[in-house]
Amino acid sequence: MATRVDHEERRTQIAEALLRIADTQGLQSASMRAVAAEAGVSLRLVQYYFTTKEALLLDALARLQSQLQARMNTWIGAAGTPPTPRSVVTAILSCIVPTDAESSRIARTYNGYYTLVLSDPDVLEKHGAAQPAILEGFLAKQIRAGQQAGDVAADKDPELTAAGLLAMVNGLGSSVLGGQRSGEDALAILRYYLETTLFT
Amino acid sequence: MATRVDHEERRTQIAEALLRIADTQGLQSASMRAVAAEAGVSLRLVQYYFTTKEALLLDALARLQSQLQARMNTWIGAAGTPPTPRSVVTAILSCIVPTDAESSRIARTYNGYYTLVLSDPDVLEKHGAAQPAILEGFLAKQIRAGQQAGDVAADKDPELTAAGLLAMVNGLGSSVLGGQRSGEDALAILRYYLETTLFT
DNA sequence: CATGTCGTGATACACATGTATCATGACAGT
DNA sequence: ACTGTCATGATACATGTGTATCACGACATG
Repeated sequence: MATRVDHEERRTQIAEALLRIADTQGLQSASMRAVAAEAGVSLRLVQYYFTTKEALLLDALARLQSQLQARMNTWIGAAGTPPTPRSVVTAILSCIVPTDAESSRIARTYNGYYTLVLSDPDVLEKHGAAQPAILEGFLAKQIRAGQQAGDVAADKDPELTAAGLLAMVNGLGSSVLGGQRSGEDALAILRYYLETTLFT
Repeated sequence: MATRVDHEERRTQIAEALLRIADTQGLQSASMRAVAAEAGVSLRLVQYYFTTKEALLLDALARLQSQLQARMNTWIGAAGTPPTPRSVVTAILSCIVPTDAESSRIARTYNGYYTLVLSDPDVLEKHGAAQPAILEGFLAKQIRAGQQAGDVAADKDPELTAAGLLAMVNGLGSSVLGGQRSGEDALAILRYYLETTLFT
């Protein structure tokens, strides 16, 4: 029954099953057995292709990061050609807010991983995890470019502003996931801030 | 061995043990047995005074909310006499950011409950949970008062501004707990926003 | 003094979890 | 054709979980 098989394909199938469970039932419900069932394979196969649960979680996290990266690139591209600093900043921040199914899924799942890291900080180290800092730096650079282009108020500190805005979209995302407000409301709050305090 | 006993005292002792575990090891580690051990009582007693784990969690959450409320009142009082809208707004937002042991504890534990609610939204309903909305309304009212006092730029929308700022301190708190930056850095970012975009 | 309720302990139950072990069929290389 | 590695299944094991049950001593109330 078992010929040679494409390992990467199987790993993708299983990791995607985990991400699907993390979206619909939360990351804490993603047990090895649940992932196996969702992927339509036996428990043994999940072990076979990932050995340990931690390995599976880390692999799925890497895929999640790729997906967010791809989403950001798409949104930046769709925000206008050629992209201006202003449109890029708006796109980056907007595409994080959970307004559609994909962003909700990503936000939910990231939150699960965040909780995981809080309870076991070692996981973070086994993973090139400086990602939020990188994003923050990129955003700061865009803000600085916006200042030179005259789109952004010149007296703003790019680093502090970038950090504050990213924290805000993070917090807005949490409030949406928690059911406190809709994604559209969150987006309106973000846009209001950008228009009244950042852009000229 | 067992005389009549003060139920409320025992319940406090046990609920505080849960909050202590939630702080040091995360809410997901607060099993009935762990709470019993931390409180120095037997597993049976935890069941006796709280019947079910959900009841224990809800009771501890109510206590946590009281503690945050008390902290806010203290900070508001310490921010200046008489309190001005400006000092109240600053105090409310600042006291949420995890800069000392108590705020870190509260932020960590609230985050645990947040995760809990995400995975099981029913718990939220068994609990008068409109608390974040109330806080937001109060903050908006203070901002409006600040506008009338001339402390706050008159063209700001109080509701949108309050929502954005609360989301930001939330996000800043997450980044501090996640080890991305220090509490002081987070506070500096908040203060920068208040000075440059809110207060006149 | 009797009796029933209160406070407490020990322990059992049923279940879920991550991981490990054993077995077995299929195919590749010699 | 033989042999060993690959892919897969079934199942076992140890542990942790929330909850339930049984037992028993202490005290208040009649």
